Amino acid sequence: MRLPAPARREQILDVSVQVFARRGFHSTSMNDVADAAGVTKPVLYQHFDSKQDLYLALLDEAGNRLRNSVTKAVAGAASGKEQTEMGFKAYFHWVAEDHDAFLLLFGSRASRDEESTAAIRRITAETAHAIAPLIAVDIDPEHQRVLAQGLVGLAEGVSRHLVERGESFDAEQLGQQIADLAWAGLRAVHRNP
Amino acid sequence: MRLPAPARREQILDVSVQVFARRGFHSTSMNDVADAAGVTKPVLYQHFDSKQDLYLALLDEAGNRLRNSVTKAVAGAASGKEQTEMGFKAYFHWVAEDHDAFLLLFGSRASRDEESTAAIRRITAETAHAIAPLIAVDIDPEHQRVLAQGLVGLAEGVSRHLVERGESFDAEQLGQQIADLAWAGLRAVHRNP
DNA sequence: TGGGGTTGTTACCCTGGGGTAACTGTTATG
DNA sequence: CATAACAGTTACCCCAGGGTAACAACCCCA
Repeated sequence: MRLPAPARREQILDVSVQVFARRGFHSTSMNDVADAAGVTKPVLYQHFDSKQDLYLALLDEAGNRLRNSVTKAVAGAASGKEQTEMGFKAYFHWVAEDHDAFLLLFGSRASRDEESTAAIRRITAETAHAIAPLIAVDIDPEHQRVLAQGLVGLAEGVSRHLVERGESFDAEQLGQQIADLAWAGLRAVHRNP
Repeated sequence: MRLPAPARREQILDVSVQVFARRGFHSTSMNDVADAAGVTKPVLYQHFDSKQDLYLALLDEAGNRLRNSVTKAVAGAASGKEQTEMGFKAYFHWVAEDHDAFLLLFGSRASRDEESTAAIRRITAETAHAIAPLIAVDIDPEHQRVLAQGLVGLAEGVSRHLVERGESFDAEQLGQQIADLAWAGLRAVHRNP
């Protein structure tokens, strides 16, 4: 089945995010990707320079979707407490919906050579950056960053636990609970500097 | 320089934990390990059946050290609050001291094929298990597990942030702060079931 | 001092898999 | 239709790197 170039490119991206998410970068050969796309290897190389290139494109797209949804959610809330809630809920909604993307970025099978690591780190850092304002201003900025990173890890840990076991969950409710935990925790840290 | 078998084995383990921690599983060849140990490849295969086998041995050792220190710390504390503090402090002490082991298990370059993933997951699960009792008993057990996993993720996220940037930190102080956050957070979750 | 066990080396095999050259259909347009 | 531009395939190259067979040095003990 023949496809025009841009459509094929999209299809390859769609298919390969699934394949890479499930089997990991190194266990997935370009032939695997090609097979999954119902096509042969050279076609892949018409659209992407290398395996790396394809993989990085995937990471980039996934990262954007994550960043967008969290940033948007936090921006649409007024109080710090509400921001926390909206942020976590958005995160868990993204995990629930963009399942494969989550595994690609944070699943235990994620690749992580020099470049991919950098890409993923950038995404985590951006997410942490979006969360940083939640944290009381009168704390040492470096320490703020550490806490933000911790909250991201919190959400990540919970998600990985659930996703890798294939358990479904209610993003709204889970987000509320984790946000409660985070918010109360942050206020406590604030009180004991 | 010749060594008796058990000593050589130890030396290989010592050296390879560093190499794997820095460059990751896939980017490290057995020749790299051999070079780092000042020896040639076949020697490695006298002590380990395969690359996998060596790597799993490393994961296992690292995991044991982590589990031991956390479990011991938690066991030596009375109140829930104190357990939380001791637990997190122990975790961060381990990170600070057993630097390479942390990267091996949780660094972004960790390998993660079928078996390694399982090994690492087991360790995380065990750590979460050690933490679970901290969480109020009147919560749905499944939910308890999720929270425990989240706390592990919290510590992991903070540590990764610090370690991968090569920043040094005061384990005692950091542990105290994160424990404050976690403890206050847990009590909040408890109040809103 | 010489032979058996032990430690180590050299030199190789061999497969997986990333990447490509050269060719074959297929669609659009004058 | 003819032909160019495009989509796709077959068949291959090639090498990194895991793993091993065969050989060499060394050490200990009778």
